[in-house]
Amino acid sequence: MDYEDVMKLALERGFYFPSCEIYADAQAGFWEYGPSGISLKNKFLELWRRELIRRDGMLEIDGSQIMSKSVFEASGHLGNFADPIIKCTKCNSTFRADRTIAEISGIEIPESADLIEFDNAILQNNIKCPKCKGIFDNTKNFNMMFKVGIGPEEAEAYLRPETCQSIFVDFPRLFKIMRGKLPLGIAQVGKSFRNEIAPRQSLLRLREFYQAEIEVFCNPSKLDEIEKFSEVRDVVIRVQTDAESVSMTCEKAVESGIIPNKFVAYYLGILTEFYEKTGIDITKTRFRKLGDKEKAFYAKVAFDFEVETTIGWLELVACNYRSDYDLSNHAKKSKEKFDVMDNDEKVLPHVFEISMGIDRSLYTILEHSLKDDKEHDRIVLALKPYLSPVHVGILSLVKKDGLKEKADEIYLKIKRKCDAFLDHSGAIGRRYRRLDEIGSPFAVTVDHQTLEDETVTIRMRDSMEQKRIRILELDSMIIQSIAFP
RNA sequence: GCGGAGUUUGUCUAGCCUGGUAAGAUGUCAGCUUCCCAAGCUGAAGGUCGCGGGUUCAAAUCCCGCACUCCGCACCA
Repeated sequence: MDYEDVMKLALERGFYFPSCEIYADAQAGFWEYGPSGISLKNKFLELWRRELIRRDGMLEIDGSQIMSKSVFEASGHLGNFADPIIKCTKCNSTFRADRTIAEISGIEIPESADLIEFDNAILQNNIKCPKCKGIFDNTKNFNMMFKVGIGPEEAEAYLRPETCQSIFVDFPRLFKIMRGKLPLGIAQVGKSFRNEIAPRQSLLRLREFYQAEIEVFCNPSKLDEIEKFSEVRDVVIRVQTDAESVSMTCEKAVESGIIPNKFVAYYLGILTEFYEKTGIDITKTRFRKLGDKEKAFYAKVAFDFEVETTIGWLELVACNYRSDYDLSNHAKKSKEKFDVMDNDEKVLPHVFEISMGIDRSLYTILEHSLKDDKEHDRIVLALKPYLSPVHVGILSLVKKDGLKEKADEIYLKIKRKCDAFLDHSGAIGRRYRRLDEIGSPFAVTVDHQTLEDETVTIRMRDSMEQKRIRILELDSMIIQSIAFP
């Protein structure tokens, strides 16, 4: 099933839809999660916590979305996050100044240079618009951060463009009070904000989006001394360094030098194990090693975890080795001490980052799970049971003869133990189809035999098979089946 | 931001060329029927025709502007 099919399901079944849609001045790049979407998202994050945070013994925090100017001066976002852009006065096309100048004249000017340098280069080399040969206006900075004014004086502050800056600025306190030891992972789930020029494709490029970020602080001289590596030694990952991606175990990847050390390989390994459990088709994923031009300004080594969808390869997670870039810059600007003791050694920790796009991950789970079952004329969202927005539908075969009341009674008992959905109205087949579309793995039906012997039928979403079980066994059977792996 | 194509009820589509006050399917709800996979019957609700302006006696329809969605380019820290 493709993007259009997922979009239709999202709109019809309440996974997600455009923000402020009843108003004409609604802005692009903002979407809301509906009841089914939020239920899926919550379960996805629970899995993330189990497979990464708790598994590795990380700390989780929840930081502010608005952060002070100093944070982004230190992080480099105020300087580097801005792109120098030039606009043609004739056709209004916009280009990156540094790239356009380099393409036409071969002159390389760093993107962080003074704006006047770009203007001079354009003037001296007679650079014109590549499209229409028009004249360029003066170079301007386009910063992708949203500026906000705080208090009556409207003091300058910004909506964070990535969640991780909280983790860096909180690091000294957290390390002390949580009795930190390297390596230490600190994680955060939350919203980030970027003023994209052209948001598009619903959840795939948003101006306000969810990230789940993990920053692992480590001693840079001990990157191959990680005991936990044995847990992932045999986990197969797919890595792309050149044109083709190759599958190999984490151990092989380190031995061959494709992954620089055991420390990075360990985290790529547990990330892969996590994504396997989301139901994403892991054979359609790869870790792509980024070249120098593609990497973020703070990254020394970077792997993007990408997944193949019907609209192409999609970046789900950025794995960046940020070295001591962030901590040293915050230390310099704030005068706070960021170095810590690792046994007897005083070190300024390095950081390896696993920065996950939640919205894109949820889209991919939906796309990879959505099946068109032509044989039975139905659409099935074959989600893992532990991720399904609804775990079980409780249905009465017909409304009369006390079957409705019996179904009500069962629903009442089970609804606090799992996500149950009660439905009495319409043909039974129609109700099964509706549950199939939101991915409910089970449907329990109360029929006339129920009144005689206290049994119900339980229908499996994927096979459509039905079994008769005792009501007494229902709770434990369902709770067992929807448990996280 | 540039170029192209679109926008009619929850969803899909007709109507637009040739202006006369919105139609169908599906879905939803209620009732009847029905002992298990979108059946049938009866009834109901649901539309600022993306937004704003113009032309006209009259605009979903013609004209202008804008927004949003999708595709391509550029961008994606």
